[in-house]
Amino acid sequence: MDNTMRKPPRNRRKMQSVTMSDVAELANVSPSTVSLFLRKPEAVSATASQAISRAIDKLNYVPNLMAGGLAAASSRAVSILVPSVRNAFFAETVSSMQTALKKQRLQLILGHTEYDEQEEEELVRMALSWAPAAVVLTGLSHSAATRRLLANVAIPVIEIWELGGPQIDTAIGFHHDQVGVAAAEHLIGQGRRNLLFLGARMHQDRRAKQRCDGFLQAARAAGIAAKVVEHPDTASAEIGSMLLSEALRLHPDTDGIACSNDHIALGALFACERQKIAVPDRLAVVGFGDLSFSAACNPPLTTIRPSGDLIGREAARLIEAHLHGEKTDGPRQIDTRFTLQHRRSS
Amino acid sequence: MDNTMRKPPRNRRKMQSVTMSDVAELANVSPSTVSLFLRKPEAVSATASQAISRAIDKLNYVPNLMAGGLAAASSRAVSILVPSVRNAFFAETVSSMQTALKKQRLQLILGHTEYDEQEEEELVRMALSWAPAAVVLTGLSHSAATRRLLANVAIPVIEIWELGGPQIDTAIGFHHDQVGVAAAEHLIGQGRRNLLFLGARMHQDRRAKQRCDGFLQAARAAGIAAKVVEHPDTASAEIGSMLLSEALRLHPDTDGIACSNDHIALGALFACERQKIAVPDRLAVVGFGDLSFSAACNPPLTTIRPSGDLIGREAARLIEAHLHGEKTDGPRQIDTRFTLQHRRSS
DNA sequence: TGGGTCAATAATAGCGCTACGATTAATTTG
DNA sequence: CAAATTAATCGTAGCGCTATTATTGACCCA
Repeated sequence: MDNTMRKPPRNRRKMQSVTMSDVAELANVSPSTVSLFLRKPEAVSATASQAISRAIDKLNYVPNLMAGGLAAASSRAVSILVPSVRNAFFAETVSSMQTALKKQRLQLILGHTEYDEQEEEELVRMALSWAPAAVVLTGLSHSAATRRLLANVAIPVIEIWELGGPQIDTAIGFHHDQVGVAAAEHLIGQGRRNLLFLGARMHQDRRAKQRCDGFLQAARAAGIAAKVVEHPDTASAEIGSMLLSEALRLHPDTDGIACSNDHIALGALFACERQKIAVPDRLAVVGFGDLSFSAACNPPLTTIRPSGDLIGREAARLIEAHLHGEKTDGPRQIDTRFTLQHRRSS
Repeated sequence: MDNTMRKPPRNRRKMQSVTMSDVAELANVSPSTVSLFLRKPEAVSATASQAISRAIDKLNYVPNLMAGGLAAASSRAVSILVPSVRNAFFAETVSSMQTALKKQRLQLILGHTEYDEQEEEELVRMALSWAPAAVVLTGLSHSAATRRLLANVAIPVIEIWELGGPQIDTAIGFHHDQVGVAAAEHLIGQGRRNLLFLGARMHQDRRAKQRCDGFLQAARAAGIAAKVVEHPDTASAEIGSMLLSEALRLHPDTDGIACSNDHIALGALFACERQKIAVPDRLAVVGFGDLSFSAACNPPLTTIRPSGDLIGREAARLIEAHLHGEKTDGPRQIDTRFTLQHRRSS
């Protein structure tokens, strides 16, 4: 008996059922070749390719992205941080982005900032620990620490849904103040002179505030002192109804209103109907968002339609380009614009 | 000069700026202790803890979750697959789940199946390659391969938003046919006898179909042959309006309708208003979803409210429990119920 | 006072994969 | 026909971390 150098029992580790080596063994090639096949199939001979894919099928092999990401120092994840996916605007962007990224086999890691910069900072930290292929944030306003965290990363940092402020890397969106301007100019063009803005949650939602500011400014430029009536909570039809009633109580001669979004506008229309206020004869209403109900309501709502899914697609396109090694030449800005849908409410 | 054994220059690798070893060095402890501190702070002495957290702050250290996940054979990611986050129901669940999981420092990886089992299968495969802490799917109907992929994983597999079929592991949701039953019984209780169901996308949305079926069955049980009018596209107010017009053309004596969801119901209300059909006097309307506008419209909509955010919270709770080592004793089922909100439309 | 216990820390051995250079085989060309 | 090129494949050395075992020192009590 050789009790010389008796080794203690090896310590056990957790493991994955089927690894790349298993595939390699079954396919009679080296693990390197399997890896190469998975990453650049065109660099592997037809015979080897065939053997490998057969082995993969047979073993039901699922590659371990953690191991791959660790070795390659970057993962196939894209982190996207939005205020909330409950908000139809961001849901649209997230959805279109996920669809576009799927083709690149990139996965979306989702985070909700709830309009809180502190929360966002924490989420950015968590996001970065995945070594993502890109980070997507909402808006241009972030904490100093967030900015610092993202300043020197080698991956694309994309800020969406806002344009017109200092940006970290690339921004994709539009100018919200211009939305307000467009709404005001439209109402003025329709002959309205007593303008009012109905806003929700504007202390938190910077972009709603910008739309409001643009509206006021354009009115002022036309010699009109537009009013504002607002509510601190999240936009909803219910709040829209309340706001409209309050607005008409405070400013009974109002003849044109713009709303921070279509939920508010819808609520305003409901209130008008209940109070027998003729829209648009007595009061013109303009919304923002062109949500699913906006063309169907009574009367159909004039609204400004942002391009939420274009934003997502453009972001995905940029990320893809970066992945394929295209140069990102300094801070870029993509204006996805918006369009005014003129319907019968104005 | 020792030119014996001249080594070729080591090949360079990509890297992370600050690693755990850097922290350990600065804090004058071993990397093991830093790792321990990060995972079980209570097992590390106060002095060491202090030194380590100081070092982490100073270096702005962000742990690499890929490395951690690889070593631990499981990641801090939870994969959630829903038809689409554009759908307010799933947005709600995703949102509440993300909020709950955030406390456990778990991240959500999102995928959209678009009601396609093949797509779902591919997404499950991608999801598993992250070695997630749990997988959440929508509904109980999946491809055979999906089922096979998930059958033997050691993590929780949670199916949400549907109950009443064969489940993989745990299901959290409610019985959609019971929703249909509740709607029918409510309308019958209100004295309606000429019932009709307005449905959208029912060939793809199994759960909408189940609600419809439950409705028809309950009507039949009461001796009523309820009608169905449907549209293949995604539910929207516009389609709701169209469907209502068509329904009344085909079945002019209808006096009670249930809708596959509140978008459809809202559109139906809009159409009624335009066509001067008195709701509820001439026609009672019941929706499903209790969406943000449902209490505010004219008349306020009677609807069945599912518990989308409870589903998300329960799922998060289960995942958390599993993470803390609690036993999952066989297939489980959590019925989150629904409630009928009786408002003036019926 | 000496073994036993416990708390705190450290050393070790991978997790599964990719990147890089090295090797071999196949093909071209002066 | 040898040298040079190209195509295909392989071997090696980690990526940054965790889990496990080993080690250290402090404290206890008979």
